[in-house]
Amino acid sequence: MKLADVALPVPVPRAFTYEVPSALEGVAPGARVVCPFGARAITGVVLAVREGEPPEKVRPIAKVLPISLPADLTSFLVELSQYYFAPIGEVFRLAMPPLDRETAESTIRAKSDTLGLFGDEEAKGLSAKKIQWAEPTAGTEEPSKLSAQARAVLAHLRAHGGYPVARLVEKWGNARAAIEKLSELGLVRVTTRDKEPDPFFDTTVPRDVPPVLNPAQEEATRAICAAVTAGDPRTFLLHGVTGSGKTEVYMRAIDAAKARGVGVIVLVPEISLTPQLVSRYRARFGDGVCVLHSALTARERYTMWSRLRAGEVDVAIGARSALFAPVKDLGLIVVDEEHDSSFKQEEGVRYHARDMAILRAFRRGGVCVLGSATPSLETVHLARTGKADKLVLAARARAQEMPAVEIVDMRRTGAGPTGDKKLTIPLHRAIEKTLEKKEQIILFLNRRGFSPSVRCHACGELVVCPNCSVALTFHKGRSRVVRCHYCDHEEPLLERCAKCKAPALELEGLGTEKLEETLAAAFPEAKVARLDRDVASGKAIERVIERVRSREVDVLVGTQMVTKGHDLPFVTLVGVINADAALSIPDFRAAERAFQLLVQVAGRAGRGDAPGRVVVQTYDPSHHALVFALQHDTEGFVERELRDRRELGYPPYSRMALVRIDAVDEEVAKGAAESVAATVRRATRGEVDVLGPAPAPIARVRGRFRFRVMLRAPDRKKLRPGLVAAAHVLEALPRNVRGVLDVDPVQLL
DNA sequence: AGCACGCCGACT
DNA sequence: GTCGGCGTGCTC
Repeated sequence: MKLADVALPVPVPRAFTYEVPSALEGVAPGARVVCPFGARAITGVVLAVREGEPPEKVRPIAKVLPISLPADLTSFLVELSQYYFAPIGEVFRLAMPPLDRETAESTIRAKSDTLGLFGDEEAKGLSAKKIQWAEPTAGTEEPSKLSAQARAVLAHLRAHGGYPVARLVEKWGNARAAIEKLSELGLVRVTTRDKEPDPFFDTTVPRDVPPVLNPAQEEATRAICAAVTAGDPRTFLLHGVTGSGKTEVYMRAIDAAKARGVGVIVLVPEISLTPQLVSRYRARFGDGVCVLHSALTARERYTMWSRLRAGEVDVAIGARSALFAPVKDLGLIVVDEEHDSSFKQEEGVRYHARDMAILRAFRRGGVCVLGSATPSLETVHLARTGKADKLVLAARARAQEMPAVEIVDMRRTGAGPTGDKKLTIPLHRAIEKTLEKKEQIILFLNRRGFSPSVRCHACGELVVCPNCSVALTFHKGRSRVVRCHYCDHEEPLLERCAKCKAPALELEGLGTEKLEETLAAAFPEAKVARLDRDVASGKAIERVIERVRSREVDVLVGTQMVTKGHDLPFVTLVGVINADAALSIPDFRAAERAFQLLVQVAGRAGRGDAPGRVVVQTYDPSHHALVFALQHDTEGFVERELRDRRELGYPPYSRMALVRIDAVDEEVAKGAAESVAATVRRATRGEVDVLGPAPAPIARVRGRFRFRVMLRAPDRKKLRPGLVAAAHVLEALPRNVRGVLDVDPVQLL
């Protein structure tokens, strides 16, 4: 009997075996097939076709769908699944176009009647210019018995002020039922609206004229293009400071790929996928690029997918998941800002898009270009061990000077005129001077909200989250609430301490909201704006940035978000309020991340004609991350940090994996973690370092206790038996315990 | 992940 | 008396 192994999008670790009916003889690996599965039918991908004895239970494939996955993509996904010990079907799901659900269902059984509220609008909605729009009403009385899903949908709608129904359905599956229920209760209203145009598709972008390359760009371009043209599967590290013209080098490499007739993937960090960035590529390549972004509808996504597959479009740009674009004859992958942590997926299949980009390109005989101003130590190590070729763009393309960086020692420096110790005299003066010159300022502070914690000064009790072991952050905003940054729990700020009843609750610490307020009071003539997750939901980010660019705003206060990408030529002062926050994180990569952050932030200052200035406030001015950042000495930092890593046996001089275990019951979680650790120890007999189990740094999140077990070995080969053993235990975990295996973890918390 | 089957509360 | 909640168990 002819059998096919099929990867199905279910979290079961192995593939399923189906019969290939004689009518479907032609199926080959990569084919997308509809398969009966229990009571339903789902779409999967054929991994292998073979002749063999039928297993005791086998059902026939129902249908073969028209467009298959490219062969190189199929084998790459199998390899990725093996590398990360991720269920094969979950991995294939990453690379599948949407719309398969509908296809599958309509194939097997006649489509059941859709809900009256929407009728067949759904089908039309995918391509028509009108969309179903759900928005919360003014109604607030929430019935206590609402399904978890309805509650989630409602919270989402309230957070966003409204949302396309189709998008909700993609997110929750039966959001439709929830919306109908909510609309019956009068909590949600559904209307028909015009679909908004794709912000990344602007047909009016004029074509640009490729600029003349400077010598460094010329040299880098020559090396990369030679490899692309020759089909030499090499990896390049393109090390160039902010403004040194890396994008131009990428575009020349894309030219070379196009000339050779091979496809290209460009991966960019999440936040840098902006209309500005995309329009640069459009100006050069016109409609020859397709932008894969999260705001696409299912139909649009499918269209792009099939056009890439057919080779009608040969360049795909997107955030990490664009790595799985079905580009035809892939010949080049560019990973811009390769050190960026958004390339690591932190849920589901925990892959690292940069590492896998190297693999996918290599297997396909293609070139991989990793670009950064502050390369990750992993990538630097690749270059040093001859696995990547290093190319350097030293100068800024437009020859500006690097900004002057000053460090303010907060132990020796008093509060400025505002009286807030977090706004020292030197920084305050620098702000004054910059405002006088009518130039702009960015202040970076990595804490949202008004005050990071609230404490009772009578009994010392901290206001903490009921679900998580963290302090609640006070948000002034409109609502004066304390909120948990881990589970979004929210409660009103009480007048009295919940424990001792004393009216002695005090706000502690400084968040972006408070900094904004303090600055506005101290510099009444200046316009202050804030950029963090609380103000910024997608479009709002762009609006704030646009106001800064148009110089409507003088001072921008914000979190991580302010550090990336945006070219703001009139910003000449950048202040880092508290550099220690990044340094004190209990993670071996803390120094690396702090250094990268400081260099990124400094890169925001002085990109126009005026020279930039950076003021960094810290209690630990001698920390090597600060000292090397001060001198713009990336080489020096890398040297020092690599030495530390080698001494301590951390990556890139070792390989690690993290097993995370959580459960509602603390003892249950701890017990499971202990059994993981014991099993791995037994299976590896000292070949693998097993650290833990230890409670996670934040011991409880969303009502679940969390434990970790760390595995470490000198190299991947030695680590592997540990991974096998750990994956084995995790598979057999009881239902009330959740466990995940994170190979090459980035986020250790 | 879905989806079915299977046991205990508030409604026509 | 049923409709329906979500607890386990399986899907080639």
